[in-house]
Amino acid sequence: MTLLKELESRLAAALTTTLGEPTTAAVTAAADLRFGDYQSNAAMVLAKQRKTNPRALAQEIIDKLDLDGVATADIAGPGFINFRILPAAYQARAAALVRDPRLGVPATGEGRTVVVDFSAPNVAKPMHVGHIRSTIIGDSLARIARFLGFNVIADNHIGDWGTQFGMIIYGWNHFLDEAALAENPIAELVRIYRKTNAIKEEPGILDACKNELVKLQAGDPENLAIWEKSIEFSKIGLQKIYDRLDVKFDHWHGESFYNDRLAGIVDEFLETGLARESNGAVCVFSGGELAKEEDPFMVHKEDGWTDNPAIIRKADGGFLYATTDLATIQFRIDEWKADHVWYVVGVPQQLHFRQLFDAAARWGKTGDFQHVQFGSILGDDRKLMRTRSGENVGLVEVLEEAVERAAKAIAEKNPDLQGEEAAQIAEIVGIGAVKFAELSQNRLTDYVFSWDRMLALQGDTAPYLQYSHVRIRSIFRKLDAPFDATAAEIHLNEEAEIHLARLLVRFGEILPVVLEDFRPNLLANYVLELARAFHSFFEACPVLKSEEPIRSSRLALCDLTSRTLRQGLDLLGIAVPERM
RNA sequence: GGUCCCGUGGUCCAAUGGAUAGGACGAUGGCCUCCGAAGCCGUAGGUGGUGGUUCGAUUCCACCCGGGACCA
Repeated sequence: MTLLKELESRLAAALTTTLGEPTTAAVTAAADLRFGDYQSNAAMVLAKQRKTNPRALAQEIIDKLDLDGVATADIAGPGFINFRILPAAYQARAAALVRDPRLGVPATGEGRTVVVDFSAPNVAKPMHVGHIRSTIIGDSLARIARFLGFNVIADNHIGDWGTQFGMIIYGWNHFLDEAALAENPIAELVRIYRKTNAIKEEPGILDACKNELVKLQAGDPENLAIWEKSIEFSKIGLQKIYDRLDVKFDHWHGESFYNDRLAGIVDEFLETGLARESNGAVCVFSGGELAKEEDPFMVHKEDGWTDNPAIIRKADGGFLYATTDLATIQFRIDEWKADHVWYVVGVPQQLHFRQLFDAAARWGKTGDFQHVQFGSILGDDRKLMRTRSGENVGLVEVLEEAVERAAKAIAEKNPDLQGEEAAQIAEIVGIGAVKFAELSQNRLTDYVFSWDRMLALQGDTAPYLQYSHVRIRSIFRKLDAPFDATAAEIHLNEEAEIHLARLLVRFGEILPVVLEDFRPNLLANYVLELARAFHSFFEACPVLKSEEPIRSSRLALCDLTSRTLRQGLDLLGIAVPERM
């Protein structure tokens, strides 16, 4: 049990005794260390309900509170109950963590399956910076869920059956350079796509592309062969980027995987009355009893039904994203037995997902569906970056530049590092910087793309965290014999030591909260705080030069810090170099 | 027209309805005969506006101003 949960449980016992009925209340980390380590506003909330004096109620609660040597409690301000953890309790907790491979993290997800749907680029198009958020945030959420004990299925729902194939096939037939294709298949695919896209306004071209698309969808063997090849080449290119980012998927079930299920689903929706025709299109309307009445987004007509349906078959017979996504939900729920499905997709898709989840519920596909949305990356004009706008920056380009800047920094700060080793470190540091820049802020925030922002190496960045880890390991390199942290006793005397322990103990409290609202930035903030606490400790408290038993205690704290930091970074998908 | 999101020091970002709003960059002042200065310790500087709910509002509600998105 985490320290926070223990306080909550002791507080609940006191509340229950005081009020004479089962009562629980939340404890949170104190906003300010001046007030203690943890705090609860239970007395203020309950006093309001009961119309009594909050401070008096707080006193009653504290009188009943059995903290058993873990903490002391007092009342402050309008009726806060503040807890101060005793150093002995931190010592005991830290000592237990030193021996705990899970670093105090509870397995809250055990027995549940979650599908994380992220990245999902269109094939035969270059990935640009706009794809970075879904890929990095999704990967981190998958890693965290896995560590919390969920059975995680990472699924890359690639766009491998979109209308872009009309243009790709047209380009393939008219502009393909066989030699270039053999040389660099992805670049050639992108070239023919762009070339076709550039001339699509010319008379007849768009129709020709549409014609190729129709032939493909009708199963024309020649077009199918072209389609298959371009998918194959694209996947190789994508895989290279994922390898570099250390992002792994369990499946790549793209749109085409569900093609043969779409017609049946539309028929089923029509037969069961879940959908009806409107102007030739098959539509799923939301509203009625299943809709939440207070939700104006889904219900805004007087009769209680939306005039804004999800279309699952167009008047011309074509299927849409909504149709494919319904098939995907069916597969994930029925085949994979998913309890949760998290879609890491941008804010602009909000309406689509609300309609989709609504339709799935009507269909009887029950599960916890979450649209984990994120804000947009904007260009200098504060407009959304789009694939076709010329100024857009390629993802590979960003990674290259990041690694280059990291290499420059290494040459400057640590010229002893040379050759292959320096190159490897530059890769780890550069990629880490990009990932951390993304993960350390609230996912809903829009931001204007900036090289300096995304590739910063100073301040609140991955290199700072990586450097912290390197510094800790460097202490252990100086030891003559291997150090066994599990044999050490923990002694906390200096304020810096206590603060470090305070943060180490919180690792297990932070992670479940990250998944409550899908906010990896909370974990990012935590590791930053931990690294700062370590640096302060390290300045104030000599480790190798101190006397036993303090020396062993501090070494054990260093060991625990390095493991916690490394685990935290790993959950953000950020690697740590040996040296830097 | 309908719906959604966002306005926080010069800049970029944090903050389950809680206390004196945190951090980084930039600016500025210190610290390398002492476990690696990609570091540490200081200083200055902030919630778009008007009301409302509340013991308490950056957070919730209404309207306004400004930026963006989706659907039609």
